[in-house]
Amino acid sequence: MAYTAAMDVTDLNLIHPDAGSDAPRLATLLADRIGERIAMGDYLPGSKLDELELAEQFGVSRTPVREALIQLGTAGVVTLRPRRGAVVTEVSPQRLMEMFDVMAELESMCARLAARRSSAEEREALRAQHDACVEAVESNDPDDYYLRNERFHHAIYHLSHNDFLEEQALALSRRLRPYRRLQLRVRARVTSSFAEHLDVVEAICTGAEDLAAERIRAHVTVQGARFADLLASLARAGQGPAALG
Amino acid sequence: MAYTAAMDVTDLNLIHPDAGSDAPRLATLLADRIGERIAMGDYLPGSKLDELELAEQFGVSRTPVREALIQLGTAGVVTLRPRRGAVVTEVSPQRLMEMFDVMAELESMCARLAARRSSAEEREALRAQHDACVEAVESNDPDDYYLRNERFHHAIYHLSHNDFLEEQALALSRRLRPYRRLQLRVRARVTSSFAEHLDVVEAICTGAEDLAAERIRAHVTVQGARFADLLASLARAGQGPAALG
DNA sequence: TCCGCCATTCTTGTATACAAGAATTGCCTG
DNA sequence: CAGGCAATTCTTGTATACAAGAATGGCGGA
Repeated sequence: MAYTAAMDVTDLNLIHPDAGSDAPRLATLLADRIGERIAMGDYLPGSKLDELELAEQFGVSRTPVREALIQLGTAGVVTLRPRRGAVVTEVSPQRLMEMFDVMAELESMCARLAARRSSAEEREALRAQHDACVEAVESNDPDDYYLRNERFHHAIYHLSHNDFLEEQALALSRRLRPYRRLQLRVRARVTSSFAEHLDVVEAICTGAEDLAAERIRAHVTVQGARFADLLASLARAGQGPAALG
Repeated sequence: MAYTAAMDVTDLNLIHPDAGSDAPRLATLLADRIGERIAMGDYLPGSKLDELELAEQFGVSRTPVREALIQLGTAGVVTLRPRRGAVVTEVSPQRLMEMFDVMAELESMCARLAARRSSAEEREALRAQHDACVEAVESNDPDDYYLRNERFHHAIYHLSHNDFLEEQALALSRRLRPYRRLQLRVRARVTSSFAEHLDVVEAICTGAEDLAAERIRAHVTVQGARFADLLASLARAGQGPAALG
């Protein structure tokens, strides 16, 4: 799964066990679309995904829908309850923090390797990615900033020059996507995020691997006041406590 | 997926998207068994997994076999080539090293958290797990040692008290299982592995988190002479270069 | 003899059928 | 009126059927 600067953001949601995706199975296409709906909040955590209903919506039989749900289930996006159907996985605040901690560790590793391995051209490209965020910051558009921010983070994964690490980081990033977006809705978070990015860029570009690793870890980890912020965002987004499980 | 000391080793290969596994689907059981065969080297990397053949072997229809292969595919154990069948995922030496690097990072995080968070009883239990390996070392039985070694590593994941991290580490451990086994076949590796384990236990039990993290990282990472050893093991196990892809 | 093309066979992908377990509703009882 | 039991309905899990694409083998030509 090679990264390119022109890569469309919609690519980032893909669930692909397939090798060559020229003629993918219906199940894979469906997994992408259902996963997209979940990421966009169309299906809230805990809500049931009815096979027949989805089959009718997409105009296919139950078989590929089932296979799609199994893919999403193995990826952790939905939870398969044997003989009781699939539901969107509910993520407790506790678990969310755990996931962010692991994300921080992976990104930290990426940043360290990026500082150690990236070429001068790659570092310039990274700086360009960062600069591209400035517009979104000035217009204070969290959604636009989220997209550019995402590309920036993914660029760092890529600069690790460890393809497997990049894949793992992308996969986790995908699962955390809805929540990372929420985080940016907190007042002034966009501005502080942007400032933190700059520090990361500086560390990577000067080859300061320890610094780069620590800075991005601090940037990603949900700690202190940011935990309370996240809780508040979750409560608002879920329209009630049920969504938290 | 709660860990218990009495947990049977056969549990360690499970591919479980299911919530409660009291009445699992056939597909999940099949995924476990097929995954076990792959881990044990019954199916070599690159070899094809025929749906009908597997169905007949297990006395079921193609449907649950297909679903099992999809689960294994999403987990990365097999590669699904659309309309061309499933094959055991081929891992190049390059990629294998990348995977071990990520495994080292995750285990390092586990060990650090274990040193920080584990209780006195838990530390005692970990030491007991380590002591249990001594028999296998003395009899120099790599396969037996592998099993106890695996339990030891998984115990550390559990002591991290980060369930998500534990799951991720277990999943990657599963993918690396066949190769970790191979590594132990190298002369004297069992002995050195055991010695390294002891150092890790000491660090965790004294709460030396940095030391614990570094020691287990060094233990897991494939570096220096061990890379050549691994290459040699791969070549022998694969009965030729084709198995490496 | 070797390469390439076509027909055949086989395998996978999707749809449908059927069975078994879960959820629901209504009724009966306390 | 509430709680629990039972029959019904619905959903999932597995098996089978069918169609379309891939692999294979044989034939013909260079």
